[in-house]
Amino acid sequence: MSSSRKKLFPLVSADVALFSIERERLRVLLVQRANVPEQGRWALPGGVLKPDVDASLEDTARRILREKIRVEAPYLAQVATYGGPDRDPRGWSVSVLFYALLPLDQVPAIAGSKTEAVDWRDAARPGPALAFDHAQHVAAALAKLRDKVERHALPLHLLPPKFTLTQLQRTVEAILGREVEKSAFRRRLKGDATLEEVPGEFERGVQRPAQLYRASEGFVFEA
Amino acid sequence: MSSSRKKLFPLVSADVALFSIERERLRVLLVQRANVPEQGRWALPGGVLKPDVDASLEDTARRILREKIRVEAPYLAQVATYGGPDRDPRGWSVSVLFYALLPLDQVPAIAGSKTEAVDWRDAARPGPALAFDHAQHVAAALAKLRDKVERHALPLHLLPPKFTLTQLQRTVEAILGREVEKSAFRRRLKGDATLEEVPGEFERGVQRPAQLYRASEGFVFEA
DNA sequence: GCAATAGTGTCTATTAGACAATATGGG
DNA sequence: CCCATATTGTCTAATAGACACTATTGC
Repeated sequence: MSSSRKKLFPLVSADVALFSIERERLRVLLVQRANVPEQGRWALPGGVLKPDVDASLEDTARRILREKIRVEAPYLAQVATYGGPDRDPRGWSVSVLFYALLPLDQVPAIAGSKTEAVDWRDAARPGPALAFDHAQHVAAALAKLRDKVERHALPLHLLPPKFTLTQLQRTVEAILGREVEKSAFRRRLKGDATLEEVPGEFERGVQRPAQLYRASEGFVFEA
Repeated sequence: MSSSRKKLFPLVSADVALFSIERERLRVLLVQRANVPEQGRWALPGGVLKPDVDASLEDTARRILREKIRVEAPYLAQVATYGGPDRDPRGWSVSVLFYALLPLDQVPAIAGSKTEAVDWRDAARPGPALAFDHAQHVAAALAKLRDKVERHALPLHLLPPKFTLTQLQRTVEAILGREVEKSAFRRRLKGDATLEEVPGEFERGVQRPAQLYRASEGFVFEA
């Protein structure tokens, strides 16, 4: 059966680039593969589509995150789909790539049973020698995320429920890989219905208190 | 085998929304399905991935166009991938959607052997009751194309090798579904390296002759 | 000359970038 | 008061939209 499968049907799987912010840097989660092929190498969390349990490709991606990272995905977006005979030594394979956004503290440090270990890497330089074509995948996912944020979508899924405008700005900067102008940035936010003040709540420090904000009812991460 | 396939492996196929300009309108090509399922209904040209002959998903799409429409695809872009148990009565299916751009006169009027007939439909209203989820596919492909053109990519693949700025403007308007300002449009083109004059060549009519332009060396349809 | 469309210019409203000024709590 | 950062304001340059004007050919 295995050899006939190889000839007739491609292997379909989903991979997920899970992004998070760590110390004002954009990070992507890699897992060390527990099994062949590419055993021991670092890769995006991914897994084979199960027609009997998955109701959609996004479902597959959510299940992968649940099984390998033990996390419930909040926001998923499709990036692209890659296919070819040489991507995976097991034969013709199709991989549907997603990215996900999540605050760091919601991701458990311990990997799921199917994974050796997990590691957060700099999203712009996830390191050399990733498994399969996953270096390309990370680059594509980052480009897609950047594109959306360049178009003024607010990446609130990466932030805690309440946050200051400066935190939001630092997050945007981490994604874009460049600084943005404070005054112009805030000017834009003024007319943005996806953001609302939390009345009377402030972040305090050794300076003027900063107003806390939250996502408005029905917020979606769209440009 | 068929029932075990149904349970274990999804059916993977590629669908293509082929866009063209007809009388200054953006059109999409539909084919009437010759076989079950959905026999006789109108759908995007599509077909099953063949691991033994296709070297990539884009290759699959090109082969589909060759077989069903008898046309060599010039430009293909991936739109998205759809998957689920109910899209196709044959079971869990995955469909990778592309769009293609081509001048009308390069598409033969007669369909390939695997197709009953072909028809050009208004891209924004391809008609009711398309097969499968292809109405959604057309909408998604159009949105992707519009997005790119909104971002000032020039859809030169839809035009003949030599064209006037007015023809280009009409094409952009057909895609966007709205008029654009002539003066602002031309102002933008001035600084666009993807476009160059054809020295001394003009389109003549009952008015001032119009300079002909062509795509620059190495043009790619990107924003 | 006239019709018809090509091609250019001008004015204004809006927006983005740079930078400065003010505000406020903790110590 | 002073520090550090929040928050707001101002000036300017660049851009887009609206609209008008000029150019050139066929008839």
